[in-house]
Amino acid sequence: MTKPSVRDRLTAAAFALFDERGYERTTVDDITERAGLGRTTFFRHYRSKEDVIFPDHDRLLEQIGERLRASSHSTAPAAISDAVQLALLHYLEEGDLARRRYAITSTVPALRDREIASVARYQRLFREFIAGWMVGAAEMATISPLRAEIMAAAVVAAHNYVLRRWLRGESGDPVRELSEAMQQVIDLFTAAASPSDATAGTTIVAFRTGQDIDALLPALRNLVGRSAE
Amino acid sequence: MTKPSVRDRLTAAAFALFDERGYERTTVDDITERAGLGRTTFFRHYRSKEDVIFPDHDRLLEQIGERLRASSHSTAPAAISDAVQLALLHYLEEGDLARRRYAITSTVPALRDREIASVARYQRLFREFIAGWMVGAAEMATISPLRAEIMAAAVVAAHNYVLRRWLRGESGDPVRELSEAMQQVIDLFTAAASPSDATAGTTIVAFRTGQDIDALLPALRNLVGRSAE
DNA sequence: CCCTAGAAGGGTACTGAGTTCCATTAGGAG
DNA sequence: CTCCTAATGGAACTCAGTACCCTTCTAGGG
Repeated sequence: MTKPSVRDRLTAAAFALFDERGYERTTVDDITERAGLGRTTFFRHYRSKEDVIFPDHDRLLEQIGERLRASSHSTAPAAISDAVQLALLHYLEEGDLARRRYAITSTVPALRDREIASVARYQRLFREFIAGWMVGAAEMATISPLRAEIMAAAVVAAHNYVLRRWLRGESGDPVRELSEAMQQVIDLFTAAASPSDATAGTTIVAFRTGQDIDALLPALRNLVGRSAE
Repeated sequence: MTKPSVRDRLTAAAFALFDERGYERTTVDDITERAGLGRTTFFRHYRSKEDVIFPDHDRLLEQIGERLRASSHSTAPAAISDAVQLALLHYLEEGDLARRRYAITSTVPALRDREIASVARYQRLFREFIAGWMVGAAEMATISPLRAEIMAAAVVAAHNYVLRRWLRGESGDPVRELSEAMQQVIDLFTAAASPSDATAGTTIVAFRTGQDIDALLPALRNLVGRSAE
């Protein structure tokens, strides 16, 4: 059993104290004292007290950026789903730690804000990727900046929805939920881009009738009226 | 000319100093000294140094909440557009002040994060409204939580896009741009909810032909292929 | 084996935000 | 005039974060 690293001793002490007294009632001095380390050491390993809770957020951000940049040659929706899944998996691997963090951030406004801010950074990555994407084989239009903005927002909203469900223990198979959610987002945008496109290809309805158009109208109305969700 | 209120003297001093030396190089003591007031007074009017820059954000948040709650009987998309416009108009009325704030928040990370956090609070309002909305005449399905999440994200993304354009001086008619952007968002979701619905009503294509279906296929393919954006 | 350079931890003192508590003053009601 | 209240001012405190310097341990070259 090797000695745990200084960094790990700090996080362990911090989380233990946060659980005991809450985040705000715990000072950095408390943490370093419990860890048996000096105050200076703390700030050498973490830029701030908040950083103990969000340890390698920066690294994840970079990974996602790389993933997006790397897969820009493949089809764009797949690249997005891929990168989003990378993010989700990161949290899943953290397991219990991610849930403890969630418990803390949920109750401390300052941390909540900080988390939101970092989500915005992910959103920015996606926005830039979407805005700059030269669409693949099927589509060919350049995405308008507004559309890219909206789509990026939708993507991270879907991710966060699934992630939060898992963090609250409401999801048994988050990876599957995420891919479904992402499919929903992609459908939303590809469907709107070319109205005759449906989920997995092209839907064509052809019919032939001898009836007069006026005679058909009631039936058509009925059809349209029932087509929700 | 009546004496400006204490609050206004503080904001004026603060913004002047932020312009001169930047936000981080200005201390609260600097501000109160310039305003000719005591330090305690500052914190009685503003919870924090950041609050000087975001003065009545809370009030706007409440207004939007009320607007949404009030108009929940009318058609939902209209209520959303209405509330979003309320937010935009709030900034437009601030005029130059809003732009100065933008200049400051753009360069100071801490303020940027704070702004993002308050945007998230708007998004939450919209999400709750959308999730709880019993759809009006046309649609009748209850919105899934995920869908509400995504839609709320799209709504505020559209708003922020237009707002930021205006703040940067890139938009001559932001109100118009906003309503167009909102229309785009609403189309996105209503179109996806009922595939045969188009922008402004119902699109029905009826045709009759004596040709064999195989003979039609090339023409149909051609049609679909050209239908981007 | 010694010497040295550099990395890693530790300590002290400072700045500045935000809080607490108490004193002061101004203005209005009685 | 007095009492009450609301608003301002001020002193002292806590704590996060920074700057600077010191100690220790270790690796590697001589």
